[in-house]
Amino acid sequence: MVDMERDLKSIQEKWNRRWKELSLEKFKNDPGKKKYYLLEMFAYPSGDLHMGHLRNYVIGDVLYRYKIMNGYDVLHPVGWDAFGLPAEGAAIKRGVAPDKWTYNNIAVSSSTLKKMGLLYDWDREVITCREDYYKWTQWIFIKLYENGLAYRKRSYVNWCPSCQTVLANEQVEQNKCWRCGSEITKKELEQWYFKITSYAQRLLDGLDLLKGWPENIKTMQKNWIGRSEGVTIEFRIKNTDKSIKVFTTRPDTIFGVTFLAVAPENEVLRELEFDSDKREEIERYIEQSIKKSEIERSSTEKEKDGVYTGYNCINPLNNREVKLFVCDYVLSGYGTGAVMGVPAHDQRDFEFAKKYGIEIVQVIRPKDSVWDFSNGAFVDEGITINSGEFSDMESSVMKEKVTDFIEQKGFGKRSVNYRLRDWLISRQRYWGAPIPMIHCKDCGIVPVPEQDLPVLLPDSSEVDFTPKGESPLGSHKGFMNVKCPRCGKSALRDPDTMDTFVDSSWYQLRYADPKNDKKIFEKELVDKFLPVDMYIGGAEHANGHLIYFRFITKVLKDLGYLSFEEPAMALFNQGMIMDKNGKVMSKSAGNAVPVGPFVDKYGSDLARGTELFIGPAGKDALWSEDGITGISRFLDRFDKFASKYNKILIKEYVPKNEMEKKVYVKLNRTIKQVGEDIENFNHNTAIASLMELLNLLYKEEQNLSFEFLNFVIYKYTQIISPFIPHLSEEIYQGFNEKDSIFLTQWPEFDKNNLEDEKVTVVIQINGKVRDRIEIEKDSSSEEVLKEALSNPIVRKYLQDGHLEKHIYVPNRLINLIVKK
RNA sequence: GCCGAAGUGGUGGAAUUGGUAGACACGUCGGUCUCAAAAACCGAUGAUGGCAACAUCAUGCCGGUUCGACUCCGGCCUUCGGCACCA
Repeated sequence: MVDMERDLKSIQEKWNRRWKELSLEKFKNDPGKKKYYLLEMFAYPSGDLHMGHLRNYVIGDVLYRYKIMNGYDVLHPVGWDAFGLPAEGAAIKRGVAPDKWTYNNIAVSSSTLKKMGLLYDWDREVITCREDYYKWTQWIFIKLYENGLAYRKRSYVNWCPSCQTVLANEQVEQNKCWRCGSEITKKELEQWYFKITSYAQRLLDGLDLLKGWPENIKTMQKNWIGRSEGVTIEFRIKNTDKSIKVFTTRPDTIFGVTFLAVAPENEVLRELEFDSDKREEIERYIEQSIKKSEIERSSTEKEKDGVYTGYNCINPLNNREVKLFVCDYVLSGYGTGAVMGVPAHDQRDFEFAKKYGIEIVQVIRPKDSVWDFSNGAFVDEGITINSGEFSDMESSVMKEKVTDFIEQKGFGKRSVNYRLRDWLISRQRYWGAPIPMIHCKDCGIVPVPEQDLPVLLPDSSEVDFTPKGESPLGSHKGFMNVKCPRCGKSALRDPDTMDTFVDSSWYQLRYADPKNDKKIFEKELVDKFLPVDMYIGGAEHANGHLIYFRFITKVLKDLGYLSFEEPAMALFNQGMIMDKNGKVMSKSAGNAVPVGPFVDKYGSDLARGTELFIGPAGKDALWSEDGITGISRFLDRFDKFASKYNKILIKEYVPKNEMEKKVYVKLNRTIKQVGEDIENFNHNTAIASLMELLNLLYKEEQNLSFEFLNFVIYKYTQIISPFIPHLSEEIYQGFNEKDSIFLTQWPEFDKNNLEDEKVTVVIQINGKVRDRIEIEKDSSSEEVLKEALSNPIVRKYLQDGHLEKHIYVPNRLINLIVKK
C-alpha cells in the first residue's frame, strides 16, 4: 500500500452517519418511483464476515447506489440465516450457549457491515432464530401439512454419523455430509417430508420464465429435477395373483427383456411367499445391501449382484417367461423400484446378465453395421429386430408404436418420472425451528393450533444437545409434554426441528412486511414489492436453496397468500474468493481473512476498491493484498486531482477547444462504460476505464480550463461514487453542496460525443498490420484507400506486387490484398 | 461416464462479439528527487533475431472456413464445478 494523503478511515464515520440522517438506505415505498428489489443471499453468522462475504455485499451496495442515482426506489434488506449446526458445535466446543454465540456473531458482523457504510434498510432485518420469525416458519409447515404437502414417511434416509442427524438429498454431496464431510450411512426412520416432487413439473416449467437467471444454474436445476418420459408396464408374476410394474424410457427394447429386477426395499418381496431357505437367502441379501454404505452400493465399478427369487414373470408382449431377481443396483426411490432387464441394450443389465449367465437378446441393431457385444451393450438408437410385428423399424418410430400398443392392450401406460425426491426436513438437532406437531395416542398427528404458535424452543441451558442420535428436545419433559389440542389428553410434541433451508426458503417474502405479528405478511405488500428484481449469491446453492425457495413460493401462491410464481426474476452468481492455494475462503477451512480488521487498517473505500478491481465479479478470484497498491495509488491520485477542481459546480459544459473535446469524448465514453459495467457486474473494467480517464486528465491538465476541469470532476465523482462512496462524498462536498452525491441524478452520456473526430485506421497488407494512419472520422473508402496508397510502407510492398483488392472497415482498418 | 464453465505475458486480467492481441493494474528493470530510504514522478517491459528501421513467432493442441480468427466450425488435451447405477 502506498502512502495516501488522506486518511480514509477518518471520513468514514461522518458519512455513515450522514447517510443515515438522510435515510439513504431506506425503501421509501414511493408510488411515483420505479421499484427495485435488490437482495443478496443472507449470511450464516459464523463469526466475523470474511472477504468472500464482503464481495457479495459490496457488489450489492454498488448496484444499490447506482440504482438510487438512477431514480429507483430500492428495497435492499439484510438478515441472518441464524439457525444451524455450527452454533451447537460452538456450544459443545467452547461452552457458549448457541443463542449467545449466534447473536454475538450477528452483532460483530452487523457492526462490520455498518462500519463499511453498506446501505441496508436495517429496520427490515430478519433473524431466522428469533421467535417472531420462526413462528411463521412453523406456520408454513402447518399450511403445508393441511394441504397434504407435509407428510411423515418411514424409509431409509441419509444419516450423518458425525452430526448425528438425517440429511436431505440436497445436503449429500458425493455421499458425504455437506457440513462435516463424513461418509453418509442409511438409517430406517420415520421422518417429515415436504412433497416437493408434486411441484417437479412446475419447477421445471418455471425455469423458462427466469430470463434473468444464468443458464448454467437453470441447467443444473433441470438435471436435478431430471424429468424422464417413458412407460410403466405391468409384468404378471407366474403362479401368483401379483404383478410387478416397471418403468422404462426404452419400450423399444421390450422384446429384449430377459430378466426382471426389483430393489431390495421393494414391497413385493414382503408380499410374496418363499420357502424358508429362499426366504433366508433373500433376507440376508436385503439386510446386506441396506447395510452397505451408499458409496459401495452405487459405485459403478462394483460388480452387479443379486439373488434369484424363485419367481418368474411374463413379458406381456411376447409371453416370454423371465426370472425375477432382487438387485441392489435397482433404486427403490425412483420409478417403481423395479426394472426390466435388457442386457443387450443397457450396460448395467449387460453386466448383470454376464455374471449370472442370463441370455442376451438383441432387438436393435446399428443402422449400417453389426454390433459386437464384446464392447458391451448397444445403447444407441437403430433398427429394431427380433421384435415380432414391430421389427425392422427405426427404433424411435417403434418406440411410439409399441407404446400405443401397450396402452391399447392395457399392459401399461405412458408415465413421467422425476429424479427429484421429496424434501426430508426433520433434523435431530436442537438449534432449529421446532416442528409444530403433536403426537396423540388417540388422535394421531395433530398440528399445533395457529394461536398457539410459536412453539418455543426451550432455553439451551435446559437441553443436552451433545449428539446422541436422538432429538435433544425429546428428553426435555417440559417441552415434550402437552395436551392434545383435539381431545385434551396428554400427548407429546414432535421432538425434531426443521432443516435450516426451510427458514431460508421464505425470508425474501418476510422482508416485505418484517414486523407483522398478525400474519406472515400482508399480501398486498408482498405482491407489490416482489418478486426480487436482482438476487445475488453463490452458485453453490443451485440445487438446494434456489430450488427450495422457488418451491415454497409456488406453494404459497397456490394457497392464495401471494400472486406470483417465482421469487426472483434475475440471479447473479458472484465468484468465490479463494486463498493463495485456490481453496475457497471459509471459516471452517480456516483460511478466512476477516473483514473487520482489514477495514480498520485500510478503510472501507480501499477494501471495496480492492475487492472490485480483483476481477469480474462473476468469476472466482484469488485473494491477495497486492491489489491494494494499485487501488490506493489510484484513489490518492484521484483525491489529489479532484481536490483541486471541486470548487465550482458546473453541470453542463460545451468544450472550447480540441483538447477539451478529446477529454469530453473520453468522459462520455467512461460514463457509458461505467454504467454498463455496473449493470453487468464487470466492476474491474469500470474501474480500469476510470483510471484511464484520470491518467488522461493528469496528462492534459495544463491544456484544460479550470471550468472544464470542474465540470469533468463533478461527473467523474458521480460515476466513481458507487465504488468509493466515502471519498466521493468528500470531493462532492468541496463543491459546497450540502446533500449527498447519491441524491444527484446519474449522469447521462452525450450520444453524439462518444467518438473522436480523428480516428486511427490500421493499414493491413494481406491481413498483417503494417502501419496506422490518423484520418477524419467517417472518411469514405476511396479517401482512405487514396491515403493508404500514398503511404511509404504500402508503396514498398506494392513495388513487387499489385493491388488485387481491398477491404475497408469504416473507422477501423483497411486491408490491402497484394499479389505478386 | 453425463452436463456445465474455463484455458491469453512473470502475475491479476482487457479486447466494441470476426477487424490494431495484451487495455487497466501489479511486479521487474532503468532514471529524477534525496545524505539515505520510503513515497512520488518519468521511461522501458510478450518471445526471438537485429545497432537500427524492421522482421518472424505468439491467445491449451491439431486441422478448417475467411481478405482477416482469442472470437466461428471439426477433432483432441488439461483444469475447475454439478450429477452420478435415475432404467
